[in-house]
Amino acid sequence: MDRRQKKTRAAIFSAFTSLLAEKSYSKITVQEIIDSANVGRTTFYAHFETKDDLLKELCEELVAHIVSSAMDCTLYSDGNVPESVFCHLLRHLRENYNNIIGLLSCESSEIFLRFFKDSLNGLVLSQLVNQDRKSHVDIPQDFLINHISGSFVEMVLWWIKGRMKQTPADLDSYFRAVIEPILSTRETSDSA
Amino acid sequence: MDRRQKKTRAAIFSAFTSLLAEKSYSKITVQEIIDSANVGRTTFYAHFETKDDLLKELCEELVAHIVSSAMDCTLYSDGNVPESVFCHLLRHLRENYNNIIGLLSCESSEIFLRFFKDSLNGLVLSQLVNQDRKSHVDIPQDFLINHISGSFVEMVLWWIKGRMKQTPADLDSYFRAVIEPILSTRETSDSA
DNA sequence: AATAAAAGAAAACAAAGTGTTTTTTATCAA
DNA sequence: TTGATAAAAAACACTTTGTTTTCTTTTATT
Repeated sequence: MDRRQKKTRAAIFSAFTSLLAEKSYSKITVQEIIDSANVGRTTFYAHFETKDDLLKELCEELVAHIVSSAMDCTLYSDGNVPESVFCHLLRHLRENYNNIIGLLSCESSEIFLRFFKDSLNGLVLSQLVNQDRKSHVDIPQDFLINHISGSFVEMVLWWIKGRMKQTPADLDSYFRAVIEPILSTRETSDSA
Repeated sequence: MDRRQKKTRAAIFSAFTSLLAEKSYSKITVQEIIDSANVGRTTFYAHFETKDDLLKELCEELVAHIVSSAMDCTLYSDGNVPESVFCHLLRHLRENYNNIIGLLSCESSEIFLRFFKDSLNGLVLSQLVNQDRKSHVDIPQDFLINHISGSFVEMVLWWIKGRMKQTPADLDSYFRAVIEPILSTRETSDSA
């Protein structure tokens, strides 16, 4: 890819991210983005079909970055429980806060977190399989996966809205406290 | 309120709801709403400041209806556990499906469910207090409340996206299975 | 350094949508 | 009936979008 293209793309992403920190997605215009990024109108539309497309690509890039890093970290997991992954995700979210502050502010966070949850489903599934958890007798596996990634995302939303007062480690321990009791209530056939 | 006003307001709500069943909120124009509702442009703006305002009012009306009905039902709760309330909410959601099908479809469901979650927080809090649950030693109460209403909302989202295959009773039992273990892990001082 | 190819800038454009104003007509409640 | 209120219709200024055209700059390659 051409240097100019990379520069333009980065400038647009950066401008967009800054704008998202100020106002909600729906109130941002393409004009504001290109003014802030210092690129021409034609240039913007050469890179992105629409504003929606820009948002989608930004979300995908960020989520891929965060989740893939968490995926890697599960490789090291020495038979340990999944808390490491969740803590890892939280730390990553906080570290990248400055980059993604916009997406994590007000209304717009919903959009990002929806992408995030979709990626999380895969991560949670692999965690469950990795740990060889017997699936709960009464609860369908897809319900369980949705419950775990769904409540993780809701926790992140709550965390952000509360201005991230808790540390990732605190949150991780709370989260484990509400999730592990369900996982340990497994089929009694092998624990008796 | 004038009969004409009531009629107009109802026509706009109805048209808007139908349109939401077809396409996402952001793609609906005021022109489409007034064409579908058979009201003049001026009339629309006499009733609602903007399209966002219309959405907000619709969400508020629906959520108030559903949640207040659940609030009432807790009055009868004869010392029983909160499952009755959640099951009640689920049944209500399904019964009103035809009225609110639009808000519960695709992207737009997010918007509705965010309103829903806010109202739910109050309901969950009153449930916890009602039941006189000792608060968990390790988990802050607001974390717990957010976890419960958050995962309820995520469950509803999952339910809707999966075309509501499960019965409210099924879902209620799954939900209790993932929530009650947390609540029963209460302060050991009074169970020992 | 010279050059062809690619990328970007600037300006103008049609089309669509928003929210307001003005005028006229219909409906309500008393 | 009558004054007051609500709604309709049409025109409006304005904003935003996405495209087109023309021209300039930057890049990689020779």
